[in-house]
Amino acid sequence: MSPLSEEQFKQIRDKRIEQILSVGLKIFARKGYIGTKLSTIASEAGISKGLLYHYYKSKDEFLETLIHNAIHELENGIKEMYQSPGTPLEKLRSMIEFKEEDQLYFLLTHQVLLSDEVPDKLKRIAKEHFLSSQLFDQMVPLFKEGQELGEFAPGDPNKIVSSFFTVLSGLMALNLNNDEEFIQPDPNVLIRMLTGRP
Amino acid sequence: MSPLSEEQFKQIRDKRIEQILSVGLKIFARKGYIGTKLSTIASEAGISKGLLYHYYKSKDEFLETLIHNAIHELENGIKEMYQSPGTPLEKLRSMIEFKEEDQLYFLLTHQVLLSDEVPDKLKRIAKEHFLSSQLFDQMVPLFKEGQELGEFAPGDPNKIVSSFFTVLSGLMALNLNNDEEFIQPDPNVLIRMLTGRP
Amino acid sequence: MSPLSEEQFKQIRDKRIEQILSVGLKIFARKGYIGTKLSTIASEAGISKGLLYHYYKSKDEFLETLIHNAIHELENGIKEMYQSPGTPLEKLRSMIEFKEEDQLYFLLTHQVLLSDEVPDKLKRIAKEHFLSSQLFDQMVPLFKEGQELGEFAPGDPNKIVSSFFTVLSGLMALNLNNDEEFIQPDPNVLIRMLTGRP
Amino acid sequence: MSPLSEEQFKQIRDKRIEQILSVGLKIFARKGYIGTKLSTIASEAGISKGLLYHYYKSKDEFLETLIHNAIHELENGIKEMYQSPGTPLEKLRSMIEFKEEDQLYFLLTHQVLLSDEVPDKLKRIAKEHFLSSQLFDQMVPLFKEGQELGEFAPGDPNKIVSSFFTVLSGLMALNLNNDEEFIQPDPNVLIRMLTGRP
DNA sequence: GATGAATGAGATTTCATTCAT
DNA sequence: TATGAATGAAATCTCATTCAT
Repeated sequence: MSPLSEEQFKQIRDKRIEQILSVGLKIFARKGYIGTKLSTIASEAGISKGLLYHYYKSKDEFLETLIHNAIHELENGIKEMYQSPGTPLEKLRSMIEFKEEDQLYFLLTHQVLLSDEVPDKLKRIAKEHFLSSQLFDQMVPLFKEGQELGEFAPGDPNKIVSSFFTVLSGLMALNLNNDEEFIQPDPNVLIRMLTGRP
Repeated sequence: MSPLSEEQFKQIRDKRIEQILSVGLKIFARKGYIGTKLSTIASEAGISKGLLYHYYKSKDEFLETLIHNAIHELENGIKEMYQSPGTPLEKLRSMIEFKEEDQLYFLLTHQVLLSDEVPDKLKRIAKEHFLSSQLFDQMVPLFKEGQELGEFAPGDPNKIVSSFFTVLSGLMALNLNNDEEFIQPDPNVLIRMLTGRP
Repeated sequence: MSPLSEEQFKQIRDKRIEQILSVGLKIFARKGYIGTKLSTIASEAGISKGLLYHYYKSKDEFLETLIHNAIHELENGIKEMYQSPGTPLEKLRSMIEFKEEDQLYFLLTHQVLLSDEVPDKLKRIAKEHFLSSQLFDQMVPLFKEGQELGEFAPGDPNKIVSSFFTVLSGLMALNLNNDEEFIQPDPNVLIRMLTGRP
Repeated sequence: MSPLSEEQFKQIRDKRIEQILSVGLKIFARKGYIGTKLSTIASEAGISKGLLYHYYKSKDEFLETLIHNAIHELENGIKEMYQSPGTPLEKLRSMIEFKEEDQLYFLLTHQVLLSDEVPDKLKRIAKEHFLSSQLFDQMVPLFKEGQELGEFAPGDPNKIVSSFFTVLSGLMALNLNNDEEFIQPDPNVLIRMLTGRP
């Protein structure tokens, strides 16, 4: 019966924000920047538009937060991958089996970095985050190690990482779009692309 | 003095339509359905919005025409590829080196089929065109042949075609987005994916 | 084989103008001022928009011509009615059996005079034509005569003419709209209204 | 400080909607479907276009609501008329003296059902509402009763109701259009039409 | 914090009108 | 005279954002 403590308020608030961001991620990743309406996010999250604007000054600021989180989570994902036991190939396999939220983060990042419909300002911010996160560069040693072990095919590791990201993004996009009329591609193609083995 | 003949009108019209469609293709393929403003197309094509509506009843009808053309052109592209000399692998290489317009057609088709921001009606139409075009099915024999010749890695040919399209689309999207800060992926990964050879 | 003479040109021209006006009348009377597109008139008349604008400077000028003709034709109709044999009641009956074109003229006039969607300028012009035509005033003596003969019910003849026009217009509008689901009203109600007899 | 309660929001909304519908009714009834600009409604109601679209998805949906209300109100009007004391003739007289809002509802209904400028979809909806409302059929018994009492002239009651509606609509339209230069018709003509008496 | 009413800028669409040939 | 290409103003509609309570 006693009023909620400050701490409890904070918890409620944090939980709600987490909920909003989760819904936002799902929608932005699927529908793209312009296709996403804040009103949709609000109603899917079960709150009012007003409250959304109470937490975030604008659509762009909201997306910026998502981008920030996305890159942060992907960094963590890569760290975990590194720390997991196994050969480089086994480590990479685990990325393909990302849980859904991480797939969405990955898609969001890829989309913001590449899609022409995102405002330049956000693309620039995303690029800075991305570059400073060294998300890309951190992958390179893994590939080198794999090449040294003979697990991976030879070639410029930078280009291979770039290709890996591109293909991974394509696969994840198709994964979301679960249309029965289209045949789902085989994730093993990605592995084959890396290993150069049937 | 004398009025324009029907033939002359047709020429003017055909030229304009070609011009508008070419601009539209470029913009739709890059910016997606919602990201594409008809005013942008009009001004890029150096005409008024009104004229666009003189030729096409709506944004959707315009995109429908583009989709139709896209699938038609891609069908032709595949036919040409089949008729070109060389092994299946050599034939497929030529698809990777599509000229820019064909790349745009490819991207447009992939995007319309898969992106959530395209109106359902158009997606349905695109799907029908795509399925009836047998764009997909026509590729399968080529892969089978390649597998028999030992050029390609084994595996369900349907899944391989699907993967091939996905990856090709990803590569083409990156190709357009010629951002110097990002390393361009290596088109050979696609070949490696197919052949299972380094 | 010899070129058409000036006279023949004039005939072609006149015939075409008559055709255009006839189509325009039909459409304006049915669809109203804003509902009528010049492009519709042109295509229904089998000519180009350009030619329509060659004959008439604007939509309003075109309608003005129609109004002018309408009132002229209605004047003639009333004259004919006067000159036809029979009692005042029998004369009025003939108005109810107007041929279709006259019904359209009647509707057009009524609509332009009363509908709010017609530009003020045109309404003013129509009103002037209408008042100077004495279309209204010419009817009054007929009603007076009918009242004297005991054929018509008593009452202010001006108000009766006004009612007569209103009801006639309503009947004609329903006449055009030949919708099977609605019961067509009985033209005899109009007569009964005038005569005060069952 | 404290947020508005659901109840308060409902009040604001209801008030606004009532206001918008009232303005809309006035304008649609006078100017017809195409003649009515949403910007006019908005500015007459003292609100922004945006707010109109906040409450109604489209011009058509807005008109649909009006039609729905119109038929509902007219049904009530007819019920009241039935329950009012007096002979059938006296009851009908009360319809002629409808208050302004009901006149507008009557005109709106008549117009939507008959005018060619209203989109077919809306006409169909209006027709369904109208037929299922039995607005028409409910009048018939009254006329029969009047005929039995000798108050009304003989004739097919269906056709008489139809005529009654037509003439009533014409009278109401003229009533709105309060143009001093035109003589207003006499509502008694309508009564005379029914009774067949001077 | 929380709501949804309200706005306004900008996108899509329509159509009377002009114009080159 | 005759065409339909082309324009631009104005209408419908969408949605990010603000605001009173």
